[in-house]
Amino acid sequence: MKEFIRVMKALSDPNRVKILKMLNRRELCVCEIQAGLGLAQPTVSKHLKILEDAGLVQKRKEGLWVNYRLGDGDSSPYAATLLGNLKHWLNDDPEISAILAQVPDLNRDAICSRQ
Amino acid sequence: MKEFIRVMKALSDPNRVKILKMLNRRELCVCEIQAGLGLAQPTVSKHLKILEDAGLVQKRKEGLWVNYRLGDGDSSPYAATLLGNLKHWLNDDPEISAILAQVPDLNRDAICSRQ
DNA sequence: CTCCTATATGCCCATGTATTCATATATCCG
DNA sequence: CGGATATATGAATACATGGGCATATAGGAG
Repeated sequence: MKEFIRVMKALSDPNRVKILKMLNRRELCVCEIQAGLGLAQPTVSKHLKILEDAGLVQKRKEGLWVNYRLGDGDSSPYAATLLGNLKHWLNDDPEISAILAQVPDLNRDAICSRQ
Repeated sequence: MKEFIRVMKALSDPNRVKILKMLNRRELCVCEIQAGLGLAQPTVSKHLKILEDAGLVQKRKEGLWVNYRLGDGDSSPYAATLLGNLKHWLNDDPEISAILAQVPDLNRDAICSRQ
Protein backbone atom coordinates (compact mmCIF):
# COMPACT_ATOMS: atom_id res chain seq x y z
CA MET A 1 0.00 0.00 0.00
CA LYS A 2 2.71 2.48 0.99
CA GLU A 3 4.50 1.82 -2.27
CA PHE A 4 1.34 2.48 -4.28
CA ILE A 5 0.60 5.67 -2.35
CA ARG A 6 4.18 6.84 -2.90
CA VAL A 7 3.76 6.50 -6.67
CA MET A 8 0.38 8.26 -6.70
CA LYS A 9 1.70 11.14 -4.57
CA ALA A 10 4.71 11.50 -6.82
CA LEU A 11 2.34 11.80 -9.78
CA SER A 12 0.10 14.36 -8.02
CA ASP A 13 2.22 17.40 -8.87
CA PRO A 14 2.14 19.06 -12.32
CA ASN A 15 5.84 19.90 -12.27
CA ARG A 16 6.76 16.29 -11.54
CA VAL A 17 4.52 15.11 -14.37
CA LYS A 18 6.25 17.59 -16.66
CA ILE A 19 9.62 16.17 -15.61
CA LEU A 20 8.48 12.66 -16.52
CA LYS A 21 7.20 13.80 -19.90
CA MET A 22 10.54 15.51 -20.56
CA LEU A 23 12.48 12.41 -19.56
CA ASN A 24 10.24 10.40 -21.87
CA ARG A 25 12.04 12.18 -24.71
CA ARG A 26 15.58 11.77 -23.45
CA GLU A 27 17.91 11.64 -20.49
CA LEU A 28 18.43 15.05 -18.89
CA CYS A 29 20.60 16.60 -16.19
CA VAL A 30 19.20 18.69 -13.35
CA CYS A 31 20.02 22.04 -14.90
CA GLU A 32 18.34 21.10 -18.17
CA ILE A 33 15.17 20.16 -16.32
CA GLN A 34 15.44 23.37 -14.34
CA ALA A 35 15.63 25.38 -17.55
CA GLY A 36 12.58 23.61 -18.93
CA LEU A 37 10.45 24.15 -15.84
CA GLY A 38 11.63 27.60 -14.77
CA LEU A 39 11.95 26.60 -11.13
CA ALA A 40 14.74 27.09 -8.62
CA GLN A 41 17.42 24.42 -8.68
CA PRO A 42 16.74 23.06 -5.16
CA THR A 43 13.07 22.70 -6.03
CA VAL A 44 13.96 20.55 -9.03
CA SER A 45 16.31 18.40 -6.95
CA LYS A 46 13.57 17.72 -4.42
CA HIS A 47 11.05 16.82 -7.09
CA LEU A 48 13.58 14.42 -8.57
CA LYS A 49 14.15 12.78 -5.20
CA ILE A 50 10.42 12.19 -4.79
CA LEU A 51 10.24 10.68 -8.27
CA GLU A 52 13.27 8.51 -7.55
CA ASP A 53 11.85 7.24 -4.25
CA ALA A 54 8.72 6.21 -6.13
CA GLY A 55 10.77 4.30 -8.72
CA LEU A 56 9.67 6.63 -11.50
CA VAL A 57 13.16 7.89 -12.38
CA GLN A 58 16.75 6.70 -12.06
CA LYS A 59 19.93 8.74 -11.82
CA ARG A 60 23.36 8.20 -13.30
CA LYS A 61 26.37 10.30 -12.39
CA GLU A 62 28.51 11.63 -15.19
CA GLY A 63 31.29 13.70 -13.67
CA LEU A 64 29.80 16.83 -12.21
CA TRP A 65 26.43 16.20 -13.81
CA VAL A 66 23.69 13.87 -12.63
CA ASN A 67 21.68 12.47 -15.50
CA TYR A 68 18.10 11.41 -14.85
CA ARG A 69 16.09 9.00 -16.95
CA LEU A 70 12.77 7.19 -16.55
CA GLY A 71 12.75 4.25 -14.15
CA ASP A 72 13.10 0.76 -15.61
CA GLY A 73 10.17 -0.56 -13.59
CA ASP A 74 12.23 -3.00 -11.50
CA SER A 75 11.59 -1.22 -8.23
CA SER A 76 7.83 -0.79 -8.52
CA PRO A 77 5.19 -2.41 -10.73
CA TYR A 78 2.93 0.57 -10.09
CA ALA A 79 5.58 2.97 -11.35
CA ALA A 80 6.19 0.76 -14.37
CA THR A 81 2.51 0.68 -15.32
CA LEU A 82 1.97 4.39 -14.83
CA LEU A 83 5.10 5.26 -16.81
CA GLY A 84 3.69 3.17 -19.64
CA ASN A 85 0.37 5.01 -19.46
CA LEU A 86 2.04 8.40 -19.31
CA LYS A 87 3.76 7.80 -22.63
CA HIS A 88 0.38 8.16 -24.32
CA TRP A 89 -1.24 10.59 -21.93
CA LEU A 90 -1.09 14.39 -21.88
CA ASN A 91 0.70 14.78 -25.19
CA ASP A 92 -2.03 17.16 -26.32
CA ASP A 93 -1.93 19.19 -23.12
CA PRO A 94 -0.79 22.75 -23.93
CA GLU A 95 1.59 22.98 -20.98
CA ILE A 96 3.15 19.64 -21.81
CA SER A 97 3.53 20.18 -25.53
CA ALA A 98 5.09 23.59 -24.91
CA ILE A 99 7.74 22.08 -22.69
CA LEU A 100 8.33 19.08 -24.93
CA ALA A 101 8.92 21.39 -27.87
CA GLN A 102 11.95 22.88 -26.17
CA VAL A 103 13.46 19.63 -24.92
CA PRO A 104 15.53 19.04 -28.09
CA ASP A 105 17.17 22.45 -27.66
CA LEU A 106 18.15 21.99 -24.02
CA ASN A 107 21.92 22.04 -23.84
CA ARG A 108 23.67 21.59 -20.52
CA ASP A 109 26.80 23.38 -21.63
CA ALA A 110 24.81 26.45 -22.64
CA ILE A 111 22.63 26.38 -19.53
CA CYS A 112 24.63 25.32 -16.52
CA SER A 113 27.60 27.68 -16.65
CA ARG A 114 25.22 30.66 -16.56
CA GLN A 115 23.43 29.84 -13.33
CA MET B 1 -3.50 18.14 -16.89
CA LYS B 2 -5.82 19.27 -14.11
CA GLU B 3 -8.02 16.25 -14.71
CA PHE B 4 -5.02 13.90 -14.47
CA ILE B 5 -3.77 15.56 -11.29
CA ARG B 6 -7.25 15.32 -9.78
CA VAL B 7 -7.27 11.55 -10.32
CA MET B 8 -3.75 11.09 -8.94
CA LYS B 9 -4.52 13.16 -5.84
CA ALA B 10 -7.72 11.22 -5.26
CA LEU B 11 -5.66 8.02 -5.34
CA SER B 12 -2.99 9.40 -2.98
CA ASP B 13 -4.84 8.60 0.23
CA PRO B 14 -4.99 5.08 1.73
CA ASN B 15 -8.56 5.48 2.97
CA ARG B 16 -9.76 6.50 -0.48
CA VAL B 17 -7.98 3.51 -2.02
CA LYS B 18 -9.70 1.30 0.53
CA ILE B 19 -13.05 2.77 -0.47
CA LEU B 20 -12.38 1.94 -4.12
CA LYS B 21 -11.38 -1.60 -3.26
CA MET B 22 -14.58 -2.01 -1.23
CA LEU B 23 -16.70 -0.66 -4.07
CA ASN B 24 -14.95 -3.08 -6.39
CA ARG B 25 -16.86 -5.79 -4.54
CA ARG B 26 -20.26 -4.15 -4.52
CA GLU B 27 -22.25 -0.95 -4.30
CA LEU B 28 -22.23 0.54 -0.79
CA CYS B 29 -23.92 3.37 1.07
CA VAL B 30 -22.01 5.91 3.14
CA CYS B 31 -22.67 4.28 6.48
CA GLU B 32 -21.45 0.90 5.23
CA ILE B 33 -18.21 2.47 4.04
CA GLN B 34 -17.94 4.29 7.34
CA ALA B 35 -18.26 1.02 9.22
CA GLY B 36 -15.57 -0.59 7.07
CA LEU B 37 -13.09 2.23 7.52
CA GLY B 38 -13.77 3.23 11.12
CA LEU B 39 -13.80 6.94 10.31
CA ALA B 40 -16.24 9.69 11.20
CA GLN B 41 -19.17 10.04 8.80
CA PRO B 42 -18.28 13.55 7.56
CA THR B 43 -14.76 12.35 6.79
CA VAL B 44 -16.15 9.57 4.62
CA SER B 45 -18.47 11.99 2.82
CA LYS B 46 -15.53 14.25 2.00
CA HIS B 47 -13.45 11.36 0.68
CA LEU B 48 -16.36 10.30 -1.49
CA LYS B 49 -16.71 13.78 -2.91
CA ILE B 50 -13.03 13.82 -3.88
CA LEU B 51 -13.42 10.42 -5.55
CA GLU B 52 -16.56 11.59 -7.34
CA ASP B 53 -14.91 14.78 -8.62
CA ALA B 54 -12.14 12.61 -10.05
CA GLY B 55 -14.64 10.38 -11.84
CA LEU B 56 -13.62 7.37 -9.76
CA VAL B 57 -17.04 6.80 -8.17
CA GLN B 58 -20.67 7.58 -8.98
CA LYS B 59 -23.58 8.04 -6.60
CA ARG B 60 -27.19 6.97 -6.84
CA LYS B 61 -29.84 8.09 -4.41
CA GLU B 62 -32.14 5.48 -2.98
CA GLY B 63 -34.52 7.17 -0.59
CA LEU B 64 -32.57 8.29 2.43
CA TRP B 65 -29.48 6.37 1.41
CA VAL B 66 -26.87 7.36 -1.14
CA ASN B 67 -25.33 4.37 -2.87
CA TYR B 68 -21.83 4.70 -4.27
CA ARG B 69 -20.33 2.52 -6.97
CA LEU B 70 -17.19 2.66 -9.09
CA GLY B 71 -17.19 5.19 -11.92
CA ASP B 72 -18.06 3.96 -15.40
CA GLY B 73 -15.08 5.73 -16.94
CA ASP B 74 -17.13 8.14 -19.05
CA SER B 75 -15.96 11.24 -17.21
CA SER B 76 -12.24 10.52 -17.20
CA PRO B 77 -10.06 8.12 -19.16
CA TYR B 78 -7.43 8.38 -16.43
CA ALA B 79 -9.95 7.27 -13.83
CA ALA B 80 -11.12 4.45 -16.07
CA THR B 81 -7.59 3.14 -16.58
CA LEU B 82 -6.62 3.35 -12.94
CA LEU B 83 -9.83 1.68 -11.83
CA GLY B 84 -8.97 -1.17 -14.16
CA ASN B 85 -5.49 -1.44 -12.70
CA LEU B 86 -6.76 -1.29 -9.14
CA LYS B 87 -8.88 -4.38 -9.70
CA HIS B 88 -5.69 -6.45 -9.79
CA TRP B 89 -3.57 -4.36 -7.44
CA LEU B 90 -3.32 -4.49 -3.64
CA ASN B 91 -5.43 -7.61 -3.20
CA ASP B 92 -2.60 -9.14 -1.17
CA ASP B 93 -2.15 -6.07 0.98
CA PRO B 94 -3.00 -6.93 4.60
CA GLU B 95 -4.99 -3.75 5.21
CA ILE B 96 -6.99 -4.24 2.04
CA SER B 97 -7.71 -7.93 2.46
CA ALA B 98 -8.83 -7.33 6.04
CA ILE B 99 -11.37 -4.76 4.90
CA LEU B 100 -12.51 -6.77 1.89
CA ALA B 101 -13.19 -9.74 4.14
CA GLN B 102 -15.83 -7.81 6.01
CA VAL B 103 -17.53 -6.24 2.99
CA PRO B 104 -19.98 -9.14 2.51
CA ASP B 105 -21.21 -8.71 6.08
CA LEU B 106 -21.80 -4.98 5.86
CA ASN B 107 -25.53 -4.40 6.31
CA ARG B 108 -26.94 -0.88 6.18
CA ASP B 109 -29.96 -1.74 8.26
CA ALA B 110 -27.79 -3.12 11.06
CA ILE B 111 -25.31 -0.25 10.89
CA CYS B 112 -27.08 2.99 10.17
CA SER B 113 -29.77 3.06 12.80
CA ARG B 114 -27.12 2.76 15.51
CA GLN B 115 -25.12 5.86 14.70
C1' DC C 1 -46.14 20.28 9.39
C1' DT C 2 -43.07 17.67 12.83
C1' DC C 3 -39.86 14.20 14.01
C1' DC C 4 -36.34 11.07 12.72
C1' DT C 5 -32.49 9.36 9.99
C1' DA C 6 -28.74 9.40 6.32
C1' DT C 7 -25.73 12.35 4.19
C1' DA C 8 -23.40 16.85 3.20
C1' DT C 9 -21.19 21.23 4.58
C1' DG C 10 -18.66 24.71 7.58
C1' DC C 11 -15.30 25.56 10.93
C1' DC C 12 -11.19 24.48 13.19
C1' DC C 13 -6.78 22.20 14.12
C1' DA C 14 -2.72 19.31 13.19
C1' DT C 15 0.08 17.74 9.74
C1' DG C 16 2.04 17.51 5.09
C1' DT C 17 3.72 19.77 0.84
C1' DA C 18 5.85 23.06 -2.58
C1' DT C 19 8.77 26.69 -2.80
C1' DT C 20 12.85 29.61 -2.12
C1' DC C 21 17.20 31.16 0.06
C1' DA C 22 21.39 29.96 2.18
C1' DT C 23 24.60 26.51 2.66
C1' DA C 24 26.76 21.92 2.28
C1' DT C 25 28.53 18.18 -0.60
C1' DA C 26 30.81 16.31 -4.62
C1' DT C 27 33.62 16.36 -8.63
C1' DC C 28 36.68 18.27 -11.89
C1' DC C 29 40.67 21.30 -13.08
C1' DG C 30 44.93 23.69 -12.34
C1' DC D 1 46.19 21.52 -2.16
C1' DG D 2 42.50 25.50 -3.75
C1' DG D 3 38.96 27.24 -6.87
C1' DA D 4 35.01 26.60 -9.71
C1' DT D 5 30.74 24.28 -10.89
C1' DA D 6 26.63 20.98 -10.52
C1' DT D 7 23.73 19.05 -7.33
C1' DA D 8 21.85 18.07 -2.65
C1' DT D 9 20.35 19.38 1.98
C1' DG D 10 18.50 22.40 5.83
C1' DA D 11 15.65 26.16 7.53
C1' DA D 12 11.74 29.04 6.92
C1' DT D 13 7.29 30.14 4.98
C1' DA D 14 2.86 29.88 2.51
C1' DC D 15 -0.47 26.78 1.33
C1' DA D 16 -3.00 22.40 0.88
C1' DT D 17 -4.85 18.28 3.07
C1' DG D 18 -7.03 14.89 6.43
C1' DG D 19 -9.45 14.63 10.50
C1' DG D 20 -13.31 15.44 13.79
C1' DC D 21 -17.17 18.20 15.88
C1' DA D 22 -21.16 20.88 15.21
C1' DT D 23 -24.65 21.88 12.14
C1' DA D 24 -27.26 22.10 7.80
C1' DT D 25 -29.75 19.65 4.20
C1' DA D 26 -32.73 16.05 2.27
C1' DG D 27 -35.96 12.58 2.29
C1' DG D 28 -39.25 9.32 4.66
C1' DA D 29 -42.80 8.35 8.44
C1' DG D 30 -46.51 9.76 11.22
